[in-house]
Amino acid sequence: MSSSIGVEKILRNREGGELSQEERDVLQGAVREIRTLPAGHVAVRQGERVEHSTLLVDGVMMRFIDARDGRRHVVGVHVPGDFIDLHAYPLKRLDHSVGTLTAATVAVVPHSALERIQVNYAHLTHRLWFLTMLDAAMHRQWVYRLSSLNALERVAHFLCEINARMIAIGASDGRSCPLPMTQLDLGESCSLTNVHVNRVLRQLRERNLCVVRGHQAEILDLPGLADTGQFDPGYLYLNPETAARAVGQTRSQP
Amino acid sequence: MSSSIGVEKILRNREGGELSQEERDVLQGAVREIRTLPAGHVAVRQGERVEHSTLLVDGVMMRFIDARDGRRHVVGVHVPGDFIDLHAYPLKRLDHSVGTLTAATVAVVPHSALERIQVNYAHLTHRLWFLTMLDAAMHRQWVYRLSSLNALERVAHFLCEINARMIAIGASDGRSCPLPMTQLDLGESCSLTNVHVNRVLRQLRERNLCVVRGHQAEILDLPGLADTGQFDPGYLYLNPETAARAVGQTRSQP
DNA sequence: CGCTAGCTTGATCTCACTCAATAGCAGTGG
DNA sequence: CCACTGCTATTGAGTGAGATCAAGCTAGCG
Repeated sequence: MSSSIGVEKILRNREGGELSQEERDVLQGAVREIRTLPAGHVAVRQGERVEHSTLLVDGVMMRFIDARDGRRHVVGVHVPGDFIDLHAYPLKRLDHSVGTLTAATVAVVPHSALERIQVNYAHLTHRLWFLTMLDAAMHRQWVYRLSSLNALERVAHFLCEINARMIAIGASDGRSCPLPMTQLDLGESCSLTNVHVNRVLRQLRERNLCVVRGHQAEILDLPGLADTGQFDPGYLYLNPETAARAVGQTRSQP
Repeated sequence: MSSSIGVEKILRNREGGELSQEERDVLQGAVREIRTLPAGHVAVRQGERVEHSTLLVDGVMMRFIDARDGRRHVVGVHVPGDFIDLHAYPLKRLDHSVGTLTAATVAVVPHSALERIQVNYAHLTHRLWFLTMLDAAMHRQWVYRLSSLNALERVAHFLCEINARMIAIGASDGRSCPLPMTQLDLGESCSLTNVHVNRVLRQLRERNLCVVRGHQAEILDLPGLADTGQFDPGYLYLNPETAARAVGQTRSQP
């Protein structure tokens, strides 16, 4: 089996330290299968019972809830290293759907293997629990974002979050960040229409904060963008150095 | 020590079954201290490191995030039986504040005791993890509520959620539900101004769905209210009978 | 009895939505 | 090679839900 299945990105640059080599090996051993999914694919449908959880190795995925009027509302976005539906291990049934934005590679971990981990590896279990709590913290920030911020601020905040998470896994250098989603997807994530997302992106461009083009975000002024989005990366529980990079500071303030 | 410290309400009427008597005893034994808090008290401040978690025994509490403009945004509400900040056990530092709405009684559980539970009681640990995932599921629904629903629907949805959770712990009969919060608090929970909450409550009254008065919600038409709020209790992971009661059905549909 | 917190109602304003039209661009097939 | 199709991006004009501002009202309480 390959030694590089995405396990190495788990918890990278987070508070509380990295996993030990043994723990990574244990996780790796828990993987039953590697699967590739096409873009726009629904992996788990709302209400489904599942007996395994999915670790995202490559690509971008999201969680969404379908509204009565047929609209889709994104409640979370996932980047490589995220254990997307680890919460299905305690929950067993999902209250939302999970799908791909891009083509994706995932590692499938059966819950039976997680049970064995839970019995035998207390620290690893504690860190996996932490992982699921990271998602909850992001959910809370999304609630806050929707409650408190206007359209421009919301998009800025969203871009800062994605960029911070991409920095943590080494996929962004803080100036150029992958953003493999359409303006419609962006709207579904920030609760805006695609039309308004377009206007907001123009504003960000005009203010020399950020240029979104193709599937890439060019961040011209990260401190400015973070300020616009009132972005404080505390909720991502990054280690101090990474948190500083996430708001465009190379050195911490005195 | 008293045998009734709120432990008996934990996970009551949820999917996955009740805790065993032994598990309840173990949890009870983990309680270091019972504390009473006045209304309007901030128990944990955003960013604080904590070494213990808090089980709500009596009263109503909430989690909130302070915005730059000084406004407060509620990201979660808690009723007795909720292990409010159990997520602090893996996270150690909270990304939001926790406070009381009413006077409250809480049981304090040190993380060292939770560590012992995690090593020795796999099933109980799994259920505690489940408990934290319930909060995450509620967060997701709040994101959805803010994204998808208008003011009337949002308030209706919120009332249905509180009512369902009160039903689960035996504090509501489905027609009369405690709602110990002002219209301002309600607004901070649904992202509306107190003025608009007031107008919305009038509409609910005029439609004979619900009358909110004092610190009590009189629900006149629970199926109607649930329909208005597009409320589907699936995300609360209640057992089937309780879920049916939460939307005003005494019998399940064929 | 006066004070304060919470509730109620009215008038006006604004941000983001809706509807609509156009342009660009990739893929597909004749 | 071009016509055709479908998806994404862009811009304009009009609309509306909920915010804001302002003023009374009510009730509990020292």
